[in-house]
Amino acid sequence: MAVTISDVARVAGVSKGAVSYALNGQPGVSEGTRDRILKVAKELGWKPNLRAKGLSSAKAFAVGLVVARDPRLLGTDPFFPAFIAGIETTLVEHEYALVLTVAASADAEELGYRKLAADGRVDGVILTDMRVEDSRIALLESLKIPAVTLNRPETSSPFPAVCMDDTEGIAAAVEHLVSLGHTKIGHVGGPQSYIHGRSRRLAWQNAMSKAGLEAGSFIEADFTAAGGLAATAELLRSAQRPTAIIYANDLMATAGQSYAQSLGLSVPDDLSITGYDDTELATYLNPPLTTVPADPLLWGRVAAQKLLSLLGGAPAEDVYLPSPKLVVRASTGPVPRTPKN
Amino acid sequence: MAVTISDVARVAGVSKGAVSYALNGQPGVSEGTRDRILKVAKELGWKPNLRAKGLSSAKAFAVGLVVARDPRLLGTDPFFPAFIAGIETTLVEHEYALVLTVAASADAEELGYRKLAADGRVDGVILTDMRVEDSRIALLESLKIPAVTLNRPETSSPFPAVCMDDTEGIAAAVEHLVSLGHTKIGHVGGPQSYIHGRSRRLAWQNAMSKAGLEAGSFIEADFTAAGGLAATAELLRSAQRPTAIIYANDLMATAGQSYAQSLGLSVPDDLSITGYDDTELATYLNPPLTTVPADPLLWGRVAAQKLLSLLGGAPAEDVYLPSPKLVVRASTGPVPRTPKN
DNA sequence: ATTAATGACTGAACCGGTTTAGCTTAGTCA
DNA sequence: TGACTAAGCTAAACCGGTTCAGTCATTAAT
Repeated sequence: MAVTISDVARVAGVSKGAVSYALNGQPGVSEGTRDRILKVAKELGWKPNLRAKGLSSAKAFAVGLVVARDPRLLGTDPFFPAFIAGIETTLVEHEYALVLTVAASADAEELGYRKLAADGRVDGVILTDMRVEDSRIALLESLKIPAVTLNRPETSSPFPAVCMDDTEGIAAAVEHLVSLGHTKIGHVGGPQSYIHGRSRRLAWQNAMSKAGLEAGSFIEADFTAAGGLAATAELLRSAQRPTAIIYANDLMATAGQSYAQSLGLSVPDDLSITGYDDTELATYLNPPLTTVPADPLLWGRVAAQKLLSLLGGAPAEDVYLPSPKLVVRASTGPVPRTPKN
Repeated sequence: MAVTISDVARVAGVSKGAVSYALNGQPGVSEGTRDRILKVAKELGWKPNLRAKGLSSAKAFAVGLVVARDPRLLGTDPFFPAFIAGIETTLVEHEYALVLTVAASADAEELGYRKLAADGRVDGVILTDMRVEDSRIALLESLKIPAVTLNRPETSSPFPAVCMDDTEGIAAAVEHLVSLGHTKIGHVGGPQSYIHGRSRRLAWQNAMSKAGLEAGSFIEADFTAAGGLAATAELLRSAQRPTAIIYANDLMATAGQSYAQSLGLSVPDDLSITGYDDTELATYLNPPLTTVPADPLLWGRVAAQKLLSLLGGAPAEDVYLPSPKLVVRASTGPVPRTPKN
C-alpha cells in the first residue's frame, strides 16, 4: 500500500491533523514541526491520494471538454487535437487532468455535461463551437459548473470568454482578393447556427461592402469536405459565378479546390481560393492554400488558464487573443480576364 | 447537498450497510427490504458519489490515453479524434470516463503514465502507436496498471492486444498496382521504430517478392505532410524512379500527390499513388485517393471493450478485427509507356 | 429437545484526507 | 497573583460510500 498521511504522522510523532496543516502550508504548526513533518513525508515518499482529497474537499482536480461532432467526421477537423494539446500544456503544470467526452448528438451532448456534473468528474468545463442560441450556458448555470467559452456567445453569459477575432483574417482575405482585381467573391460558410460560422460570413459581407462591392453569393455549408464540394459546385454553376471563393475552413477549401481542378479549372488562374485554419496540409497542397491560421494550441492553453484561475476564484473577465493574420500562398491570384467554363 | 446513502437509510429505516447491499444487488437483504430501499432511493433521487465510491473501492472509473505527438502535428492525424470517439462509445455505456493526456516528448509520455498511476486517475490505459522496442510495457507492468495495446508489440507483453492487420491492405495495393502493369513500386513508410511503420514496409516488401518483383525504393518518412513531400521528391529523382508509390498514410500520400502535380506530373497517368487511412478528404482530392480504410472508430470501441472486460477480470486474450480492404479510386492507373520527367 | 446452520440485518471500522472543537502550555497584562 | 490570550497541537468528526464482525431469530439436522 501507498504511504498515507497517518504513516507520516506516526513516524513524525504528531497527529494526522498536524500533518495536514504542515503539508498544506496552513497555520497551526510551528516552523520546527513543519519542517520535521515535511522531511518525514519526503523520506517516506508520501504522495497525496487524489480520491481522498477530492472526497473531503469536494473537488475533482479535473476539467471537462464535451466535443459534439459526428464521430465519423471528428477526424477531419484539425482543430480539436491541437486545441486539446493546448489545454494539456496548461493542465499538466497544475496537476489537473482533462476528461474528454464525445457526443454524437445534441441530446448526447447535454447528457454528457449532466453526467460530468452528477458524477463530480470535473470542476469546470470549456465550451467550444459556440452557437447563436446556446442552451449550454443555461444548462451549466443550473448545474453550477464553472465554464469558459471560446468567443463570447450572443446570449448573455456569466462565464468568461477567451476571444480570438476571426473577422480580421476574413476581411484581410477579401481585401487581398480585391487588390488582385476580384469583384465577384463568393463565400462558403459554416453553419450559421455557430457563432464562428456567422461571424465569418458577416466579416466577408462587411469587407465586401467596405470595398464598395456587392456581397455576392453565399452558401451555408457544414465545415465538411462533402459540404465544401457541394457548395463549390453550386457556386460555379450559378449565374453570378464568382472568380474567387472564401471558405470558412481549410477542409471545405481543399475539397472545393480539388473539385474545381477536376472540372479542368486552374487554381488560381481561373479561380482563387482561401481557407481558414492553416492546417499542416494547407502548405503541401497544389497549389498551397492561402488561409488564416487559427492557432488552436494557444487558444487551448489560454482557455485552460482562464478556467483554472476562475476555479481559483478570479473574476470572470474576458481574454482577448491576438487576431490571426492572413497567410498568402499560391491558391490566390489575379482575376482572370475571361472566365473559363 | 446531494442525497447520500445515509439519507436513504434513515428514510427507509435501515442501516447504511443494508442500503449499500441493496443498491449493489448483493446478498444480505431480503427481497422486501431491498425493494423498499430501492424505492426510497429512487424517490429521494439518490445518485452514487463517485469520489466516495472510488475512495473505498480504490477505483477511478476512468481509463486513460496518453497521446505522444508533437502538439503542432497532432491535428494532422485524423486517427486520434475518431479513435477517441470510438473509445467513448464504449465508455458511456459503462459509466466510465476518458482521461486524456497529451505528451510532446518521450519523457513527457512516461511522466504522463506515471502521473495517471500515482494519482489513481485511471483504472487502465490504452496504448497506441506501439513501438518495436516499447518501454511502456515494462513501465505499466511496474506501475501495475492494466492495459490494452493496439496490435501486438514485438516484445513480450502480458496485455491483451486488439489487432487490425494492415498487411493485407498494403498487399492488395501492391497486387492492384502490379495488375495495372507497374513493376517499379516505391514505398514511403512511417518511422520503422513503430510497428505499424514496420509492418507496412514488410507487407510491401513481401507482396513485391511474391509478385516476382524487386522491392524497389523505400524511404522512411515520419507520417507528416512535410516528410511525405521530401520522400516523394527523393524517390522521383532517384535512378530507380518508381511509376507508383505506396504511402503508409493518407497525409503523406496527399502531400506527395500535390508535389508530383506541382512538377507537372499527372496522377495517375505519370504516377500512381496509394495511401492508408481513408480520411474523409481522400474522397475529395483531385484525383480521389486509392487507399486502405483504418476504421479507428471500430478500433477504439473494441479496445475500450477489451480494457473494461480486462478490468472486470476477464482473461487477457487478443482480439482480431477484420482486415480493412483496399478502396480503389482514381489516383492509381495503368503504368505509363514512357515515363515523363 | 438440543445443537448447528442459515438468513437478515446492524454497528462500526475503514478508505485517506480535511476541518472543527478542545486541550495544554506559555506568555501578557492588570 | 490571577485572569485572559494565543500558539501549538490532538482527538474526533466528517466526506459518502464499502465491508467485516457480530447479533438475533428462524429453520434444519441429530
